[in-house]
Amino acid sequence: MPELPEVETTRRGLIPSLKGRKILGVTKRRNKIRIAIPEDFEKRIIGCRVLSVDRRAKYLQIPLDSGDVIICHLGMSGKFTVRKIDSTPFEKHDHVIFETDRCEWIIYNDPRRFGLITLCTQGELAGHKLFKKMAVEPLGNEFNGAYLKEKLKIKKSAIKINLLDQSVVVGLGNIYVCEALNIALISPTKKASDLCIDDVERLVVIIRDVLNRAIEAGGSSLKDFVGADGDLGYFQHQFVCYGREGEYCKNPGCIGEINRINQAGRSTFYCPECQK
DNA sequence: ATGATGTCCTGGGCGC
DNA sequence: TGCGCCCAGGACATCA
Repeated sequence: MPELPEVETTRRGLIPSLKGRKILGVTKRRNKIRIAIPEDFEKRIIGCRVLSVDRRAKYLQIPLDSGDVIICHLGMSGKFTVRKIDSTPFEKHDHVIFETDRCEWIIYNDPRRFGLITLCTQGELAGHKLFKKMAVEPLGNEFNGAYLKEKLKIKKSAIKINLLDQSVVVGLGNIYVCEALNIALISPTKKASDLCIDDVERLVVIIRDVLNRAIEAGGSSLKDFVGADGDLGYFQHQFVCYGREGEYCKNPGCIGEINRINQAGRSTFYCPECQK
């Protein structure tokens, strides 16, 4: 369940091992994760130099000096680890391994195989079907009260559903949406178009704050999340709401307790006492 | 068009 | 101790 903060943490962790490095080898240990890995994947990557490690929404984009871009999504259990090349055997769910001129292995491991790794050219990137319909980044200047209010204006569905919709705003997943709505004192079931401008303005500020704090904490939404540098990132960040069914609400002055409901097949955690 | 539901996948937790 | 069941969830497909 890596959301934007975990992907950003992974990106930052991968930069020292990938940026400017030459890829000397690629091993596919299966042909498909969630979607097929291109057949010519190894051929197109080996011998190339990595220009940078970028992020768009929950995707990593790794441009190469050949003009190709590696696209990677972590799904819900995907992670990268980096280690010096040695004789330690690969693990069961190590699906793709990159070898660099720094004598390192960059290993993509994903037990639940909800992630993906693919390739396109730099020219195809902007119009790529994975990115074409994506909305703005939540940490960018374009994500503001006026923007979000306009997006929600015609939405008859619940605010929570809309915050998860990547065509409204990208990068948010179940955890940070629950957290932000709790802190913003907004009910997840409230009809999106019914939010007043004050609610929306407050929500935008809180979403940014929650994401920024999670990035600072080094990614925290999965208890066995391993940062790209190989360091274990335990729950350094205390969730106020997510996963706390039956416990007290942490909002100042609130005496309610956290409930769990189901929205669109997903668990929503919230406090019915203070989230209106 | 929009919205609701089903699908992919495995490991972990739980009840019996 | 072990088996079966259910749940977690991002994004896309497929229905109404």
